[in-house]
Amino acid sequence: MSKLLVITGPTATGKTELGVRAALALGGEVVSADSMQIYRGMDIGTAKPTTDETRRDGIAVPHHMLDVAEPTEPYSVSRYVAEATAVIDDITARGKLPIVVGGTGLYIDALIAGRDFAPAHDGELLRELEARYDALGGEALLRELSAFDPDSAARLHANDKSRVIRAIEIYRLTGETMTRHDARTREAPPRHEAAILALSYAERARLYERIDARVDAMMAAGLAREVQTLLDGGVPRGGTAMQAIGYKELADAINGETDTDAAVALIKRRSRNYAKRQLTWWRVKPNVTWQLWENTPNFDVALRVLTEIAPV
RNA sequence: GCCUUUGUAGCUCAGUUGGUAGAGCAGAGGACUGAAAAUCCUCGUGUCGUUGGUUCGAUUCCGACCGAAGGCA
Repeated sequence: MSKLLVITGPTATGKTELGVRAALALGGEVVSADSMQIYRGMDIGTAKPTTDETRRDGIAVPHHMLDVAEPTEPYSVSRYVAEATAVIDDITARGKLPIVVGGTGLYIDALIAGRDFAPAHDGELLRELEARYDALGGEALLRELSAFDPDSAARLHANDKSRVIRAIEIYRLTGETMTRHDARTREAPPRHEAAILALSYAERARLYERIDARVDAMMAAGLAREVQTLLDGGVPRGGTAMQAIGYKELADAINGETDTDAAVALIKRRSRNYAKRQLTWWRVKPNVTWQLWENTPNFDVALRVLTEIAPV
């Protein structure tokens, strides 16, 4: 069980810079945990660390798990866990401290946990279940599910299409219910000993201001052009990469379905909504240390906290 | 200046043939294990512009006043 440090929290709270400083101070390397920064060509809208930002005082801090997939391909948690685990093992073997930096809570949890995933989607079965869901409705599928997995059926809401379908799919694919699978894999020991620092602002309004300002900065930096390039490159609008906030809205604008001003307003709103979900994810977890900024990030303070909680 | 329309939740608006009101969005809280920047759940009291009048009772009807939009001069 190797040791690692996690720096997380909602968007626009200073994770990137703190990660670089921590890596230099503690002899570490950064492992990104961001479901959209993994895609090549998606830089501005994902606030991907630039080469400028990854170096400090002339020293470059290695960053891993950036640009590891094409925006034309789907990506998933399980692939992230497999690839990031290999990276972390390598960093640890070289005697460095892996510092996981990112805002995708599921990826971080899954990375630390050490659980196995049920088999991947089967295209044909998935299409069949989706068609049934659309035709019969969620309640009907939930009743089907309750025949073999009543616990999952009770836990899930009929409107939560993807989870209802996934629960049925797991059973059909493996003969084991999602409930059984969850219980069994939960017993696996965690893969890593992690100290988690979550960043945010003391005032919610402050956080939202920073997010709005960041969206404006992204537009000024040419986000629309970046989206255009992706579309020109054949990135499908319904794909995983184009689910990213900032990209799907501008793709709609480029396509003439809305205007740019409306798209920008929507990007801001969704970024704020997303930040709130990120807060919820971490707030309910035990063993998370919070660093709340007043007006601007104070990296010296955060570094001190990190040093205290870092596993030795 | 006159005429018309309008003033209800942070915003956009419903509505009450007179018994103090409800949607969407925003916002808040939560869920989450192969799409997660995704997906989903829960939460709606606000001087119904102000002020008089009619009425057992007015946000609803009538008058005046104030604000907004449009039109005529």
